[in-house]
Amino acid sequence: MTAKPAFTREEPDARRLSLIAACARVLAREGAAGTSVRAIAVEAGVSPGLVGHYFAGIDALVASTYAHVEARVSAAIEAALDSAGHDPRARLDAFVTASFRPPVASGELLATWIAFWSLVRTRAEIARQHDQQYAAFRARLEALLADCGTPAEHLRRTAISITALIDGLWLELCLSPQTFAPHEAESIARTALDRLA
Amino acid sequence: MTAKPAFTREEPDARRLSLIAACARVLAREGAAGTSVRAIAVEAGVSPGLVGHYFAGIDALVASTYAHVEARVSAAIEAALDSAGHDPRARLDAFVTASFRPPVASGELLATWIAFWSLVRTRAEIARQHDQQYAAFRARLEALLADCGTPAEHLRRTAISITALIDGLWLELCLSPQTFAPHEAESIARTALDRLA
DNA sequence: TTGCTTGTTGGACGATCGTATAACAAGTGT
DNA sequence: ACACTTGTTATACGATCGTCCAACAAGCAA
Repeated sequence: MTAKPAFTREEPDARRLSLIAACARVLAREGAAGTSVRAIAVEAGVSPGLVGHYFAGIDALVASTYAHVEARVSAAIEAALDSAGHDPRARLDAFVTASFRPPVASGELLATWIAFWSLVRTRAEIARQHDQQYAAFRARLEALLADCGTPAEHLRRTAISITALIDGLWLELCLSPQTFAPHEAESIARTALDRLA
Repeated sequence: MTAKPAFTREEPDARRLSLIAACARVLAREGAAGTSVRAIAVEAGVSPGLVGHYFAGIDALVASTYAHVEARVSAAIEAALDSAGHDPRARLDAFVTASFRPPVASGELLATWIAFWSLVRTRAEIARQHDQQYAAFRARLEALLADCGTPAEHLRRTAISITALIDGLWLELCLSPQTFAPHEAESIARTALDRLA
């Protein structure tokens, strides 16, 4: 008779991912204030000590969670670009509208974003991470705009304004889903895009 | 010989304001994670118990701080409108640009905003407060747009997109002041406004 | 001066926090 | 079958959290 194992030993990367996923779920459910090492451990079904074994602290885990979620968002946008064909304007359109459909537009995602933002101003290395990811997003958008014929000297300013528009709409959509519906945000963004690009 | 008073008794409203101001300073300096009842009491120069005497809890204090800061922002914008004269387009311009000048554009303000946002999704009454203040901001903008001749059927959508643009620019400006300068944000917003309104 | 109201203090309380660590066990190589 | 590595557990620790409350004293009225 073989006793059932007290725990299963996971691949480090898999365990890290499951902790990140648990962190995102706790953030979404309890908010930033209720997100502790213990709550995350319970959510992931592991002991509290394991969190410290994989991450330097709660801030590092939140930063990793943000990076992971941001990667998923980028992947979703990239997938939307792929299915948009080769027309530059259609690709730009897909880039924008993807931000207002699942899995990008999601109140649960917002919790991770806000927890991350709350660390930006007091933690230098997290500020660096934010700058990098914002720069990457804008660079991607600038490339799409360039394909649409936006002159080089307007690239930077146009990309900043469209990024701001997306962020602002996405933020309000996730904060308060009843203010306007996802399809309305998408429609508004498309109209604004026509005039800005 | 009169001993110096152990404490001074303040008008309730004045004391409440000083606690709100202390809360905003702690949020700006320590971030949301480091903002506790005790830290706020030390910052305000009072005993910890006094915070509980004026506010039901930390969440209520953060909500009041947000409401107070938002009122200051509205007042600053209103002042900018007053000094813009009577031309409708100039007033709309003033409304937008005021968002990127002191005291509105400020990294310290952002800390209060983020702390408030982090409560929106888990606290029903705070969600209601957010909806009200967002609606008031948009209504103010809709009135200015109407004066500029924006047709009634486009009022809602135009106001939503301009609000999103302002929020997105303001957020990134406060999060990472080195990405673009305030005057650049202002200039970008003005250009975008020309095309959206 | 005396008494009353109440803003304010300061510490106690239990709960929960993040972190550190010794003991345990699962998986792997020998 | 055995030892070894190390992922994992469980617990303990001190610090800090939010809340509560009895005692104090400032200011006002009589």
